[in-house]
Amino acid sequence: MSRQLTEIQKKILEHLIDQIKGKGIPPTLAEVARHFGYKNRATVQQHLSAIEKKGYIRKSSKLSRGIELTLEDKFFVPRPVLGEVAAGSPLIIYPDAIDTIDLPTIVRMPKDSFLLRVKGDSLKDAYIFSGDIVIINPNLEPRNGQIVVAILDDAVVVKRFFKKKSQIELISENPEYKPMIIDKRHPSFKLVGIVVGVYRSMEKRRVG
Amino acid sequence: MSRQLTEIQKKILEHLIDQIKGKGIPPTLAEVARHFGYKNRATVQQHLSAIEKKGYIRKSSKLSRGIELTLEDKFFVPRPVLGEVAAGSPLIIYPDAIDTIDLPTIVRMPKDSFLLRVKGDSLKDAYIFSGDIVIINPNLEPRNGQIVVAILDDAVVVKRFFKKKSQIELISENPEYKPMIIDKRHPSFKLVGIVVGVYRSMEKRRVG
DNA sequence: ATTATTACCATACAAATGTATGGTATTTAG
DNA sequence: CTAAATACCATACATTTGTATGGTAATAAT
Repeated sequence: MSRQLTEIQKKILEHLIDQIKGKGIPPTLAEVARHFGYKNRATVQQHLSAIEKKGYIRKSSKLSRGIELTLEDKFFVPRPVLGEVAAGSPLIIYPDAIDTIDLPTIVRMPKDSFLLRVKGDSLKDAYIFSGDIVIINPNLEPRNGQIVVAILDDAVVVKRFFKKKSQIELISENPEYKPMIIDKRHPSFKLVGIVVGVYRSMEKRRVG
Repeated sequence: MSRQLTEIQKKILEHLIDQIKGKGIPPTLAEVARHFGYKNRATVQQHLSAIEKKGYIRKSSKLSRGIELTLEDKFFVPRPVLGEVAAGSPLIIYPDAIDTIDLPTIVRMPKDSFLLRVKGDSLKDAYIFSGDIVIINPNLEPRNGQIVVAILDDAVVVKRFFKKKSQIELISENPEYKPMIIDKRHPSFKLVGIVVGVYRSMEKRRVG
């Protein structure tokens, strides 16, 4: 039995993963049909059977939204790491082939946030170490005191954010570095996002 | 309008959170009824209306499994912290009134794991600091090299685990502490669980 | 030429689901 | 005492959902 998915089956599977991993709940047949513009649930039904026969999903029969992914190996979900941060260096975003780490099922991303891997010891004063994964939310307004990732003159800064009248102060955890004070409309200042958390896997991983 | 939940409503809400955050998908009325031993969906239906009226959930009407939590302020979910670990001290498990932290939606617990807050600097050699949250999975067989939380002679140890023939070696990250070697059937040895991850919130929290 | 696979459609149906309504018993508040 | 809120039960019903069956058209395989 071939495990090879057809183009359409692949698209449907991707949509299932998107919904289950991203939105949190598996779609119904009708919802998938609507998403792909099918006039009929039966079409989806048949595609799902095909995908199931090829081993990519499992269906808890008769239960609504009973689609399970068989990909994930119970405790770890592959999540893309979009790039690397190292204070002082340019922000590296992997262009296409994204690196992935296995995040415990534990760690689920809200729709709009993403992961960056920390490189180097430049953040150790914030107790963030090389190899740690920082969770970045790009859609939140930074509040005073939050740690943000920003790009200033093509280099990454990871500092605590303080907004004053027309200026922004970026303060390092390490008191030896003095605060950076920049104008709100500084042309080369770009806020990447807010560091909402740090995650470190305790698994020993084959590190390149 | 009182936002105060009754005991039963609280239990149902907790079950909803457990299912949604832990299992990933919201339950149906029938499933909740079954879980609580109700003979009738309508009972659950009425409790959900009450809980919704008090503002804790939202229901996408007519949709199956359409229960959404409104608690989480979009990005944070309250999760119980079961206790505190500080290597060398007894394991403190908060008896009843559990402490809670706001975990980003990001951080979802697998069904059987729990959180402990690290106290003191005893784990700093493993780059785990006071205030960090460790994610413990009690249901995994420890593999060699994993960091485990265990209780030995009434004190907590947090060390790397290595199983030899009939002995267990517990090795500290800090090489100054020499390995503990104990018999597999040591009477006062109890494995609490495996540290599967560390999470640190970057929010400044009002710390007691 | 025939068969199998893929990709759709339509229709039908039982079971599951959310919702509505009415009822009873107990507790709480005025 | 009365009214309101709480915690259950039963029944009813329109939709939704998963599933089954049959059909059409296009393509690929034998």
